[in-house]
Amino acid sequence: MTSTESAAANDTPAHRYSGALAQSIEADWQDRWDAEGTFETPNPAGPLADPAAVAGRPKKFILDMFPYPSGAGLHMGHPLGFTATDIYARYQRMTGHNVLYTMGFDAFGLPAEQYAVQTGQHPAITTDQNIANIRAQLRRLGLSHDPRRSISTTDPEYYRWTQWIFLQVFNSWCDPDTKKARPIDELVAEFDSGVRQPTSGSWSAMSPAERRAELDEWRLAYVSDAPVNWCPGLGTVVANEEVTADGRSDRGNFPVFKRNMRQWMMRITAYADRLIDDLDLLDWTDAIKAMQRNWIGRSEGATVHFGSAAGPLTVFTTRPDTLFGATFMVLAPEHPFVDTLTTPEQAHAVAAYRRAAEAKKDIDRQDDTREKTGVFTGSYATNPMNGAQVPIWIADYVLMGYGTGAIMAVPCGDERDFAFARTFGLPIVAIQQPADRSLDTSTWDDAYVGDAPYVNSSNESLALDGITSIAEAKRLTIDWLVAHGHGEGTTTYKLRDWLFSRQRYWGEPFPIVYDEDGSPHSLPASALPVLLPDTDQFSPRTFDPDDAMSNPESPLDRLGDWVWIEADLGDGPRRYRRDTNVMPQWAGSCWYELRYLDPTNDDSFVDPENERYWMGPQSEGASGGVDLYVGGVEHAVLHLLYARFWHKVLFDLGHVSSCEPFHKLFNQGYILAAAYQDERGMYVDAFGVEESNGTYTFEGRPVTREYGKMGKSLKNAIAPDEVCGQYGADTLRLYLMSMGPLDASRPWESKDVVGV
RNA sequence: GCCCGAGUGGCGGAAUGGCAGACGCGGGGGACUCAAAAUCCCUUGUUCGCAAGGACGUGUGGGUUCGAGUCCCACCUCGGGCACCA
Repeated sequence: MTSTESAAANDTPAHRYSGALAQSIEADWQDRWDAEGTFETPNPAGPLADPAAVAGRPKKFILDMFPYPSGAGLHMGHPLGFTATDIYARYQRMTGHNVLYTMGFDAFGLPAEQYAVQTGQHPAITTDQNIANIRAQLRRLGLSHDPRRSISTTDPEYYRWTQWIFLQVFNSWCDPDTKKARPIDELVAEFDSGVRQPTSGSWSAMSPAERRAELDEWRLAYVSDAPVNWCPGLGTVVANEEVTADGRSDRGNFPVFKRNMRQWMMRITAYADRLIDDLDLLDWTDAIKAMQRNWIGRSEGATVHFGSAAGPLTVFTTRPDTLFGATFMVLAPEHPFVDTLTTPEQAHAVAAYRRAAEAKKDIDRQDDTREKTGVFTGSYATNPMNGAQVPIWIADYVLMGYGTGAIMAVPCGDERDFAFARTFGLPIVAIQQPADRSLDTSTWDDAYVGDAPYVNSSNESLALDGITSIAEAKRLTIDWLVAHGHGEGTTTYKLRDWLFSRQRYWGEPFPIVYDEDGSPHSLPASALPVLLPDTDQFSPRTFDPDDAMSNPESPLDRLGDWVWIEADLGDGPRRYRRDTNVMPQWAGSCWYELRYLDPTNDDSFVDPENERYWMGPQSEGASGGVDLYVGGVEHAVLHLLYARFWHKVLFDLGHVSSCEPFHKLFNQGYILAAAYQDERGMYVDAFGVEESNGTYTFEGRPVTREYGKMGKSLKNAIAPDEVCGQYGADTLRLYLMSMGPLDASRPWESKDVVGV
């Protein structure tokens, strides 16, 4: 009996309701799709090449954010995006396009490792099982993926190239003149020829070790002893992007402490301007672009040097035009000048305040509701504009990590400075004449922020008085500062360099070894992949989550046989110590779209011809990149920022022809889903209505609570002029129904349905 | 507080400044059937009217225009992001 006949025999109303007939028909077709390679996509070059099939067909590269292979399988957010891309991909094929559409797995990371620790099973085993399970689920959904192009970030043949790209980054520097990455050898050549000078000292007089240290200062990937986010509860350091606003870890919700530690960093700040400016080339929503701009946080202003007993005290301000109104200075409690500036009379109070600020660091610092605290150091600074002696205070509303860690306070024009001045009785001098206020600031209720003619703002060589334009006053002030050597125009960013090492097991090892001096050396590309060593001790060292003074300890540290190696890196065989950190989960997802293009290439991470074909700019000045990228908005400042950064480095070094990885981005939003139960089992639907009393109903029945919301129709957002069938809730509803009854024993949690 | 975005039938949602509500869901009526399901046909913004036909309609109030869902100003509501960033 064929499966169609058996399906017909089972064609009872109950079977139809449960979808058994539909599933058996689907299974026949899915077998045939596999057997005939229906969805296999030809490349112009390499092992998957079929130039005749490529010729004359415009290309479309359609991409989903690839899933983490969770043990629970796909969650219901996944089919929302996958369905949309599948429909779009099928439509594009039917209209003559050569469509690249496949699916991979972002499989390194903490959940697999934590599960392994609990069960004693190696994460590679559970990861493989989970991937097999999800592949079966994807197949059952009938998605038209090219199965030959599927990858997993944990496959050594994949992470070999992740390590290779790391080496490209490590062996590069960002030319400050062009803001582009160049090979480190070219920096050496510039030092040799004297075209460029080292940051300190003379290149020709440097020892080999000094030269190595100098070069490390320039690299795009570098080891730094700087304040990082140490999370004892996770046993690892984490990136800024992975710390929540209340100072806890994004994953696990453990306390995070700022500690100076020696860690790998990526110089993403060197790309800050391009990461902002190139957003203009992208077809992304304003919301996501705004999030990236805000995260990068570019502020244009000036640095100004005030005279102080500890030397020039430099501040950053976006309002240099208000310098005449600076009536006091405020330093972050951690500022290095504090010790020198504190007078004996104030020493006790300053020390107490610094201790208190240190103690309340993360969470508490958020909690106190903008009540201004601070302490006078006893010292004064000299305002370069008018020679005024202004008191220097310390306060925790000034952050060491932004600007210079010191501010000039202009209470007449800044709310925070105004509040601080009022709290501590510091002078407030008006430097603008608002139309509706007196110049007597004791009558003011708040700071005045806006255009108004300047007053009290002139000295013997600069006259701002009477000017009404803030922009003009800024320009005149900066010109004056430069002319008199008191400062210059400056741009600062909130973005910090990307902390790139983790003290975990389940990640990509670094292709780096250290010599006896502790200097890092890159391994040659021929040594790749650096395989993650096998062990049964993949559990990280666990700490008391509140023990800020504990020290991270990578599981790889314990593997002595692996850690120490003999190698000849150009100056004879020597003994080296391997780097025992692993890369963060984001590493593998920074370039996976490129590997889909050429998944079996052993000679390079992607053949240039294939990259040009699928990703290359379609017109002069265009960014190039993936034609449609669908995924969750929660990656707006994590994956999407990191991937753009790596892609730009690869672009600068000539490895890719596209300057951006993802040309069009669509965030599918969340599913408004309702799970409900009746005599036939538990079902889920893509509708749900919130009643005014806060309960949820579906078709008049109460349902389990909530589950996000669904944005505008996918149809409209994806391709208003290329509609094939209906997208959105109705289609989604059919797909979700086709998945059959849910496991009623596993209640839906909001995280199951929020985000993809 | 600051920065984005969105408000159109019962629902999802269409509309280069030019017949608002395409397409679909849901609803109503009919065909087929012993009856249902599926399928097909008609109908479906509100309102007045027996009808022909008319009036009113895109969050609110103004404005520009021969003409505004669309452009401008002010406001209201909802959603999202950031939050002592100098």
